[in-house]
Amino acid sequence: MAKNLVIVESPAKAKTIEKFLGKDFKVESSFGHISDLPSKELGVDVEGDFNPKYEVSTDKKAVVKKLKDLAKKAEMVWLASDEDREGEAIAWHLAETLKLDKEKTKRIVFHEITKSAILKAIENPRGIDYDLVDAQQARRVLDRIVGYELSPVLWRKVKGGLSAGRVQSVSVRLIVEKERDIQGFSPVASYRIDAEFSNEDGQSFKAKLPKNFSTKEEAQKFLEKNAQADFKVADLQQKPAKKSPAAPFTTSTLQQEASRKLYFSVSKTMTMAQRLYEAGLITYMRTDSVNLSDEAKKGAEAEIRNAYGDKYSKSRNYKGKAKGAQEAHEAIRPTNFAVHSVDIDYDQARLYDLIWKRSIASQMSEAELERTNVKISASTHKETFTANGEVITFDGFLKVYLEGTDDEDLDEQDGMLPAMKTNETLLNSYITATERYTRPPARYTEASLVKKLEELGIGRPSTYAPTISTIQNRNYVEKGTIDGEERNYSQLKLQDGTVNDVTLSEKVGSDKGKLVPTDIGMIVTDFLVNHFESILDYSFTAKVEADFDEIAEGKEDWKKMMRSFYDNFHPIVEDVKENADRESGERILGEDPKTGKRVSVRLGKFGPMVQIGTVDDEEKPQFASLSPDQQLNSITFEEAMDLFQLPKNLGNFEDEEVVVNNGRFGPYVKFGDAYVSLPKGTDPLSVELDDAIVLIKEKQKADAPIYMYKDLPVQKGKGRFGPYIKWNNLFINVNKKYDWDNLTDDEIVELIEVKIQKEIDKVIHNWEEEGIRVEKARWGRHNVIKGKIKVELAKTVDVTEMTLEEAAKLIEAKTPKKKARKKAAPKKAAAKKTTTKKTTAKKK
DNA sequence: CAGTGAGCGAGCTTCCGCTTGACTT
Repeated sequence: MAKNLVIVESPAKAKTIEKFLGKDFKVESSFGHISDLPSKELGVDVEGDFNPKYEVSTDKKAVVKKLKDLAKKAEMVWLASDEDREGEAIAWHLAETLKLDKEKTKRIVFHEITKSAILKAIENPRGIDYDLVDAQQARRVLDRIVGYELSPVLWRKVKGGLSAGRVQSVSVRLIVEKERDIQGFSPVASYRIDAEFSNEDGQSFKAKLPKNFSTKEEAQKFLEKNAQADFKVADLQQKPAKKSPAAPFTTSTLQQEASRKLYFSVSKTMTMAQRLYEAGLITYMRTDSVNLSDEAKKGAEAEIRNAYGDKYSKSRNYKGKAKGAQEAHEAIRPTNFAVHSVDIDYDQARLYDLIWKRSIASQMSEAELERTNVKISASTHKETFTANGEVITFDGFLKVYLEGTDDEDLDEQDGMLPAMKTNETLLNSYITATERYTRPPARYTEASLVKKLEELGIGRPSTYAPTISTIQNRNYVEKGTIDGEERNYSQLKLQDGTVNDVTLSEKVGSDKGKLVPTDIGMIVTDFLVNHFESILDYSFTAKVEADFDEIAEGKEDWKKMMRSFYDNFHPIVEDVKENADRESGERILGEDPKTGKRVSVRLGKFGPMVQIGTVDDEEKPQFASLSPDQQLNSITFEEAMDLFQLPKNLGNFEDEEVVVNNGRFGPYVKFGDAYVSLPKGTDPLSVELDDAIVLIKEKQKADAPIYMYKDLPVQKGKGRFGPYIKWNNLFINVNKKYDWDNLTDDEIVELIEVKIQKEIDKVIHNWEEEGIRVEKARWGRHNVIKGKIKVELAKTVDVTEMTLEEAAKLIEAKTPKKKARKKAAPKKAAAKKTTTKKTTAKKK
């Protein structure tokens, strides 16, 4: 038995450290936090002294049990979680939960996973820093209070199931305000002047005028002035310049670069990085530090000298400037610089390549450039043209890597200019005046939102990716596709002494995959900004972070801070709950020509809707849902009225009615009992019977059984998780090993039989008569299942001895106790309701 | 999966950060 137990946060880290420490040390992982506030209640004593109620998280019970056993046997327990607020709290929760003996417990910290750093840490243990722990408790409790007090206000005043929080609500606000900036933007046109000249040797180059002309007339006049002009080099300046490499990657900059260069989503970047980390190829991927260990710098230097030569090497230190950075780790870098590339999964390899290059470049010398600025004067007017050239005289770090940019307006790269002398006569080949429009602000991408959040100090490396998923899952924001519009612009061209006018066209405003707010996102943001301005303030996090820092330094008591925050915040919550109007995004569009009743749109219980009439009318109002691609704030009266034509009966096909309608998942055609989705964005009113029949036939063909197995049909399709085959309600994913388009009968049988065996292996108990069974489930847990009802058990529950009575009891407890509400609503409806509920819950 | 929408009112929803990994259609 090892004498020492070391506890770190991540299992991959545990593995590495164990190698450094030898056989007297056993290194285990806590898998992050082990305790947290309960999810079903506030869990904070707001009346009293804000005492938090901590519980061991259900999925950590087994971990805690294991660590407890090991700790009992060890002579010394070393708490080695990260040296930041959260890490300190983890160490504290471990000490409390495992009931560690103070004499036998030591707290150690290190910022890099190197042998020397670990050994040094072991020699310099300390106790738990309770000030830092308190700072974490303040952070945790504040987030809980904000989230769990604001969300219910939204349920009452906007719509059920919504959520608000310090991070997510501000993220959505950023996107909403950006969208409004874009909507409110009106482009201004002006004329940009470009020219081409050639020197006495006949070598040509491009130049431009530093100013634009606001009208076509002025531009025309200017071009005409140049028709008879002589041109010469009025001024020529050459100066050396330097470019320095960017700092090594943090989580945020890695996400941005992977988005710009590899087109990865933020979550894809993190998944790929996690794999590389687990394979021991890179350092920890959730970090806000740009620091490299001495060992890493030496490794990079050796590799640079070896691969590129001594003059390419330059040791550099980088300073972090991110707000609220806690720097518990190194920057993201390869663990071994000698590994230039890795032969694994394609995307992992590409991400590794990016990390390797960025890290290596960060330790390389500057690139040296020669910049040339030329001013060109004309004999007939005072304006001067300019031409800029750039020549790389020593490539330095550029040999390896250049950081990408988000700037869309970037001029084409300055290239080389031909040799020229001051006063040299130049020949003009042409001058153009092109109508250019100012551009609206750019919408956020996932990665540029992360960048903005980091600048504001909002969120942490471990939460950037989840936050972006949350605001999309909550339907506040979506990745939109916006079709651009054609726009004409004119271009005047002076050539051979005459000015010609042409009209050209360009596509503007198209955007793909950018973050766009939904109706709900806008309504919720408006509501929160109106009533909780201080929480939605972009500097709210920065302000409370300053308080947390005071607490961490021991200068402020965390409970006092919470009291002053809460006494301010809570009365506002109560007041808004009581007095604020509902926020429904209502717009009145006009009057129904038939009845004269009011036509309005608003957010209803089930989403955006249009209604004719009001509740005060004698007759019940008519309702219709907006289609998924329509917005409350932009729908027109005509579009709204059209929605009442649905569902529309198109006629009959094979003796069945064909009906077109908008559903929860977009427009669809119903044919008998079968549903066929229409392509996204289709206007259901434009669909004719013939179109529908084509679609129905296609669908029938696609659904046609490809094989019969045990007298049951086998179908194939492509779902969210790739190609699959379906048999007897079993979905079987078909991986790349198989040719899904041309599956042979043998392969189909093989796939089905393997799946059946898997299903059988899952079952631990099966009481067929009662229809209750116990199955293996995710994360080493088990489920008790009866029909649609599923009870997920904690990891620690041993099910091998479970009896039917126990299982039935569990099912009983979970069975919805529904009173028979109305005679008209039979059991079927109730059953249906639970199913819908389940599927929506699963989706989240 | 493809309905509904007010009102009875019960019973549900929710946060941010630290981890990993089995599972969706």
